[in-house]
Amino acid sequence: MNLTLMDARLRILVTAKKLFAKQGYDGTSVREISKEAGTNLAMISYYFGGKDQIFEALFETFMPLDRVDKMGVSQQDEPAEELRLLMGDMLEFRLKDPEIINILRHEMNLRTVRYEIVQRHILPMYAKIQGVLQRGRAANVFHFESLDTILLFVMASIFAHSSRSQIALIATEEGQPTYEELLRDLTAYVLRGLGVQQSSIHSNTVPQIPLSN
Amino acid sequence: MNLTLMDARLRILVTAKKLFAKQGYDGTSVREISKEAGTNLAMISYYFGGKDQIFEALFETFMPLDRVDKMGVSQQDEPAEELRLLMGDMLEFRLKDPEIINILRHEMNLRTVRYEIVQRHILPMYAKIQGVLQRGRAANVFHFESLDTILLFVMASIFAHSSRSQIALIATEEGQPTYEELLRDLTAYVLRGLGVQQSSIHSNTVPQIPLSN
DNA sequence: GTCTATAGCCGGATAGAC
DNA sequence: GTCTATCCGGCTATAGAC
Repeated sequence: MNLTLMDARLRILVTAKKLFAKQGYDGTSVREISKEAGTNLAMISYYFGGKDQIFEALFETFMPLDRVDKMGVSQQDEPAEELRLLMGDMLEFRLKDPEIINILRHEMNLRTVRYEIVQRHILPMYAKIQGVLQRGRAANVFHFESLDTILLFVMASIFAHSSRSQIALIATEEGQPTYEELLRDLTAYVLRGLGVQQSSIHSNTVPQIPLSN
Repeated sequence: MNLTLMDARLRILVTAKKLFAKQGYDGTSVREISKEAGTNLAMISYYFGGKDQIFEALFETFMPLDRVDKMGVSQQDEPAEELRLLMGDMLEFRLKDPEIINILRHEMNLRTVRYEIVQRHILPMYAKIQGVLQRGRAANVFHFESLDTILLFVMASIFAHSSRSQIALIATEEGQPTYEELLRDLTAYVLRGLGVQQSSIHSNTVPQIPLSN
């Protein structure tokens, strides 16, 4: 993203997203944001009113609620395929904007005044996955005991991967996996984790993982 | 934990752990810590030297490195059983002290000066799980494509559950699951996710999850 | 060991000139 | 829309009395 092509307001937003993701909200000062965005400190009051309102604008801009609504929408209702589509959309979103997901995860761990904003944008995703899990269990395709627990497992798996750089010291593979590789591995892990029979764990887009390798 | 029974130094540590977990390091001031710990502000310099040294002492006190070394130690080397033991130990640690795990997860998302401390205490856990995954794949018990990716999935699953309160609004079950319930669900999800054959997914301590329910 | 008082800095925010 | 200058409160840290 080329900051110089944006207007001041957007430059502030993009810079804030980057810094909040790296240092957290409290670890980032408005001075730092304005400096790195190449604008004046006073521009933050002018455009947003205050630091907290940058935070709100971040989510409205980069994670609008109707974006989540569109995830996983399809005609068919085979649970495994529905979940695969949903995970594909969420994974794509995460890879396209890892910073906003980082901020989300970060703030979800805390109990701060920003929590309400974060929940408003993340709960719809949880609810979507929850719905599929419920339907899949009713259809005897998914098998698990506690819906709440399995929901947390699945969401954690989907959002796990932003953390890649954290295992850099013990990593065994070079470079970053592609979207296709990630989706293939995620799908195999989650669907098998849900007890889906092997024969269902494949589709046109995702190559099947052979049981013995 | 009854603060009044502890000496000042320990009261500061316990309070700092609680506040860092809830508000993050940058969102917590030493004033707040000392006040809530019932000590004087100057005690922090006296006992620790500074805020950053509280953070270090936290991990040395509540998550000593030899604690991690002892996790999952057993005579037997059947990978699925070894992984189950390791997950049991990590889950137990997490349930006994959710705050320290919260701080860990929190700081792992950031790139701050505290990162090095955090890595020193968390990487050994990753390495342990990585070792089992590797052995399990070599023994043709676990099945996955990328070791690095599956490691992140498994770790995310193990540490997923501190987030329980975050889905309170859409939760379908009341109360918190017990250790036994969690371990049962975690084991079933992870081992199946790794492609372990159903017949292996049970043990004396963990009831088998029937495929159809 | 515990306290008060204070140094010195950095935070968010804004008034007001241009 | 953009900037400088400044307010003021909270921050970490410590000197020094007891």
